[in-house]
Amino acid sequence: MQTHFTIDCVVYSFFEGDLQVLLTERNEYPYKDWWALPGFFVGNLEEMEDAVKRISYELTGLKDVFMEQLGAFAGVKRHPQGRILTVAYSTIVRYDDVKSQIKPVTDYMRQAKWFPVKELPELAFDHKEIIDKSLQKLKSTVNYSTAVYELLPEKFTLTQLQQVYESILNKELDKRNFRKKIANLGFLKELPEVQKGVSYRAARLYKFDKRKFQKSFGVE
Amino acid sequence: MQTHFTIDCVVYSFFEGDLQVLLTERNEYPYKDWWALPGFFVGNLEEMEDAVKRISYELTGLKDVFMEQLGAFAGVKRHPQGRILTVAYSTIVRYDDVKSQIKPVTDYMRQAKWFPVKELPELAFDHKEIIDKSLQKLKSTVNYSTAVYELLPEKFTLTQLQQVYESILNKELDKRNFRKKIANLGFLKELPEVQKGVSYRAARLYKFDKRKFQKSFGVE
DNA sequence: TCAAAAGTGTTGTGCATACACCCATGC
DNA sequence: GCATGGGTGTATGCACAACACTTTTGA
Repeated sequence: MQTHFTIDCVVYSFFEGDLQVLLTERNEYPYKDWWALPGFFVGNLEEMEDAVKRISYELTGLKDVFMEQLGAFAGVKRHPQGRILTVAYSTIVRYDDVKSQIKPVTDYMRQAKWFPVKELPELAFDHKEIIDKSLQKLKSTVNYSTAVYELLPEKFTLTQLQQVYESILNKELDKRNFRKKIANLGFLKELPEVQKGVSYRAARLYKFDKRKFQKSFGVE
Repeated sequence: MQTHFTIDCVVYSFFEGDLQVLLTERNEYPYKDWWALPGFFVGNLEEMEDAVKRISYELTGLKDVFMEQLGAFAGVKRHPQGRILTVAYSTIVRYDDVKSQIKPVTDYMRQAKWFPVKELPELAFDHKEIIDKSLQKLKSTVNYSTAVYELLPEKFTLTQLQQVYESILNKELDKRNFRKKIANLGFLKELPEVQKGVSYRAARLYKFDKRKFQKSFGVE
């Protein structure tokens, strides 16, 4: 058989202390006026990875770094107009770089907006299920992937890093134990700089050292 | 766009001390005479999970137990006649139940045959890549899934269990440490029976206790 | 009695957890 | 000087790795 074939992106970012997901407000039937994952049809000769890049680029103006396929969703009833197979991917963009640039570029959607994963609106299609699965995967791989570092600016404090872990794992972590663990991993490079513009003791800044990461996990 | 849409199954079994994969010999172009994963087109109103069940049933006469989606493969060039999107699944059948029943049921393939994963022939399409990815996933989840027990007969010895682990992880394990670990997990029920028909000391038989497994990992 | 595999304990190491106080800074 | 978050150490338990010998059985 033949089927329509789309890509849906779970685009993550991190700001205001929360893990956030980018959603679009649909301007077309079905599910007109509902919030949905940004998704598009894939071009005839377009590789899926390129389609994901294109979609996050068109929506955010940025090149994505982290990209992971989540799986195919093809329930016969997932789309009211007949089966449409979608392949879900997750991507991550740095909020600092993208802040003021989020805007929809097609007529299919009215606006794009970040939502904290803790407070998602009701979603079109099976997109809630897709996000749940994506979060579950993110959670289970958080220790072995670069995702947390893609979510942070290039230079970050240990407290920021801990906040990212906490919002992905959805639980609080002990500060001392967390720092011990991170120090053990040895992926971070301590910078000779500290935070600026805070009205309390400025925190040390760190940088992710990708080479050391790859040494630990075997280059992939 | 629209695309053709198939399911490919990585069907595992375990015998002769090795993890084995079921392959079919193609009788049609493209890749006529090549070995390939058993795969079929999905029916218009057929759910993917049902298609997987149907395929493993048609090839082995058995109902599969373990089933896991691996992901979508949709490279523009993966099929010489234009893009065909395939969703790969892995399934497991018990060799004891299936031994003498493997036979192809369509004209598209000449025969079905088990191959040890250590000695695969050259494969059609991107099926090597699919198997590699599936093995990698099996490896990384072996401790948290029921897969190993689906690969064994209902009653099994600890040595058999260890062999399954070893062939999935592709490395040798220490007997004492392995047994300690398994005992700790607490999923196994010791039976009042021992092995029969061996010319050396008969080993104790065990059974997998699914309820205890689910208690440990939270029912899913 | 021999061959083959079954079965069994101890020790060291590293990692996760629990837990509370002083320090530096800007205002 | 005070409010705010930054930064630090120790003790315990558990999972994992290394390592070798005795026991049981059938032939």
